[in-house]
Amino acid sequence: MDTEKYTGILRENGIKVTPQRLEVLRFLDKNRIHPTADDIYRALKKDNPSLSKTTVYNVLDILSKYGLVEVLTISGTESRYDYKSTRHQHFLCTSCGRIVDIHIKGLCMDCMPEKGHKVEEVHGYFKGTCRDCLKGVGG
Amino acid sequence: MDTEKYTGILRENGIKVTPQRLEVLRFLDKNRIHPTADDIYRALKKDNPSLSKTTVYNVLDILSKYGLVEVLTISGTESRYDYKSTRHQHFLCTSCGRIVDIHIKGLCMDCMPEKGHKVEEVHGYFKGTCRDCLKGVGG
DNA sequence: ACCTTATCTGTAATGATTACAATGTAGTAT
DNA sequence: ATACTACATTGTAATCATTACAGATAAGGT
Repeated sequence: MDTEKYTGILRENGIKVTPQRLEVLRFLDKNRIHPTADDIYRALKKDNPSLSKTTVYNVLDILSKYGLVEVLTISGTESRYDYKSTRHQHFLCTSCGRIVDIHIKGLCMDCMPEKGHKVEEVHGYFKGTCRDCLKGVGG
Repeated sequence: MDTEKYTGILRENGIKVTPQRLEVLRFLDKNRIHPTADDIYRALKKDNPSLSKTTVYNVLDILSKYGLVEVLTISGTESRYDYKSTRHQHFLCTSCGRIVDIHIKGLCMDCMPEKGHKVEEVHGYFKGTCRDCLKGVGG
């Protein structure tokens, strides 16, 4: 189940390999749905009933510290997590609550170092109504 | 104390005028520091000891619904509020925790309607180390 | 001044996240 | 293989922002 892939990613970053870390990383890679910590917890608990929610938070914390996952705070009430791959931006549908990926070419990041601040992360957050909700398909 | 200004703004938007709404709106206009709800509550409670924090939340809720204030979720743990004036972006210093305004000209917003989504809000969120912290001045 | 309706207040509940102490586990040296 | 050490995991309890709710209060129209 691709275990070598995720083992390699963790090792390359100097993160000790544990089954829980592998599972969280694999879940985020396979499910690009910007899940909450609780989403991840409930999904992984099916195959690992002894999993603790604290562990999920701990794992997400270390993965984000090493830049393997991105923490999204777009929705306000809870954090969402995203496997970090190619650069993309996020769009929150205020109707169905989903976050969808969008790709913007015009977003110029290199005009950044304004006023001497050192920019380490760039997030483009957009809100509105997604295509499906506009069509009346709903969430 | 500029009461007419804020009374006018509320009236123009069809929002019933109350002392609490005037105070919150005035505070946000005069203090462009992206305060939390609790910051606002503590500041206004000095002159109005009977103020309730629920009222602060209610007022912020209605002001944001009418587009008079912007809700920032950049810092994750708590919402921050910003008087809505000229378009600008936000930069969170991960060292001192402050949010500072930045102005980006290259940020192309009109290349937006991608894949049929209807974009209603655009937020540019940037993280890094602010000028003061880089200089060792600290927060 | 009265009435209706919306607002304000304070307390209690909720829900996400964090703190912490005890248990378990991986890797290493003996 | 055994013991050691350090770190990870677990579960419970605490924290903190936010929301729900019910009673008191105030605003605008008659």
